[in-house]
Amino acid sequence: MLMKILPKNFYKKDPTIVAKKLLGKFLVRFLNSKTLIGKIVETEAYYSKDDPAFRKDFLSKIIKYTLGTAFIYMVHANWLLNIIAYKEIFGGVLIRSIEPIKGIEEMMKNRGIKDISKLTNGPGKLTKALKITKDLNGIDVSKKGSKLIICSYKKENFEIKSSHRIGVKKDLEKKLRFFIKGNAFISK
DNA sequence: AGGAAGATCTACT
DNA sequence: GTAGATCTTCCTA
Repeated sequence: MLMKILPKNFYKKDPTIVAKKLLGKFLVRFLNSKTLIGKIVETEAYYSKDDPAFRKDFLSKIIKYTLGTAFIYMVHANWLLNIIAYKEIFGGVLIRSIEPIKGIEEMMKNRGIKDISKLTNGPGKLTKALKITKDLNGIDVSKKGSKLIICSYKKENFEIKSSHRIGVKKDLEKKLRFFIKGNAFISK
């Protein structure tokens, strides 16, 4: 497969723009000798300012991260994967679900289930399937050689739908969740 | 020690 | 589809 790593300046934009542009891109995880790949099909944008869903105690942490690095944290017994993105306002993009492309059996093993439709259709599920934990916190997904990278593959045509974010107690008026219309691996 | 957190699973109507 | 229990780490005291 011919894939190109997304460069650092890909993330130097408003998180909403980055969230939309990440749809259809490939999340690649190098695990031991195996390569696990999933296509990003659902994302959410978060801001560190004027965003009620953003946890204030996170700011002191993520401010240390640079563009295009992974910010991973635990919520309700699940690791959630964010990519740092910002232009003027500091923010990030939460990867909510991916479509399994390669290494599917390995993902099933990591998840302990055989049903592919439930393998990676949720933020906590995909981290488990790809064995993403705190160990990878701060990893640079725009750098060659990282154990976790994000690539572009080929151009695809799809329609982007948006909605309010999921699970947040207080959301903004703006719709900050984006997903590929009709994809079977969207979380509920 | 206690509470909170951007979730998931299971078991129902 | 909704409802409720329970999952694990981190922060505050």
